[in-house]
Amino acid sequence: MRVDRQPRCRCRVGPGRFEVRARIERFAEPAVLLLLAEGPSHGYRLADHLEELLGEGRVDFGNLYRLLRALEEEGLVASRWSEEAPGPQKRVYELTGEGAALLDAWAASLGARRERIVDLLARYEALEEALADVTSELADLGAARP
Amino acid sequence: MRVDRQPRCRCRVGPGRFEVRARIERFAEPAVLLLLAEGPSHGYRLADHLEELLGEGRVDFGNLYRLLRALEEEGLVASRWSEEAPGPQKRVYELTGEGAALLDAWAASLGARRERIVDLLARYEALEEALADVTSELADLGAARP
DNA sequence: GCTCCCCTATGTAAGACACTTATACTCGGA
DNA sequence: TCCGAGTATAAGTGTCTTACATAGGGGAGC
Repeated sequence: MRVDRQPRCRCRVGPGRFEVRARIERFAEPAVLLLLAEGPSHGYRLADHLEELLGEGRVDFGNLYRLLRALEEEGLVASRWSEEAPGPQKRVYELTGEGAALLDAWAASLGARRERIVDLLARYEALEEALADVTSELADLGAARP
Repeated sequence: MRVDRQPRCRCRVGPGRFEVRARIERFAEPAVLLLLAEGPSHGYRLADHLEELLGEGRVDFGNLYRLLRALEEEGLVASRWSEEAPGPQKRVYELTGEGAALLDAWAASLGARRERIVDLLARYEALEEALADVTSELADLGAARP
């Protein structure tokens, strides 16, 4: 499937202009596990819901199916063919106990990672404010003696 | 330098037990840019401060120096040899205007990523609560007719 | 035919791990 | 006092794995 091209991580789009994508490695995994924890589903439907959960363009089906198969091999999800008569055959996936445990671990790690991002952004914003203060002070000085 | 071994992303450490590390791709880059925005520094010292900012074990020096050189090639940082007399030679880096612009882009993207994590964790916690409710209801039923 | 769904194959970038080179200080013993 | 071993600082290079992007193939239903 053709997907809007996105930079893997970051790229320059002009002088002083950058496009950045702060990707979390394997972020699709906890997202899929969460969706399956909310209820069994099949590949295509998962892709739809993943889109909103990941907040990026369409997910790549190739990667999604490979992920699902890998998860099944590890016993983290289980699958069966759907009995629904009309339409193409669907393989329906559901979460196993092991999969739920992995989701728990992911949630803990993502919580920690969120804290690191919050810290970094706080320091970044503090810097911006300090810079704004200096700039306005300089402007005041300039106004005082023209 | 030897570093405590960490799983790249996740690994099973027992039945139903997992170690997960939610890594952000190239997270070292915005961290280095932020540190240099706070003031010029050199490789080895950056490594010390990165540790606390990244919240992981020691950073890999090899990768750090490679990153710094790559950033310099792109004009995002500039370097010079330090004049300090004693001790080994130090290459001191400072941020350029382009580098500051890239840091801005990173901050925006990290803010968006934080939102995605918050969303996912909120849904995860909602699920946990629902599960707890069902469990306690079942326990009540069991207590009602023993 | 076309689109929906599932699966396979392959290339690549980030980074984990391992190793090298060089300077300077510190402490112990000859 | 000089000599060397050991340690801390500093800046690299080499190589392999892993996670993922990307592209292609094929069957079922409209």
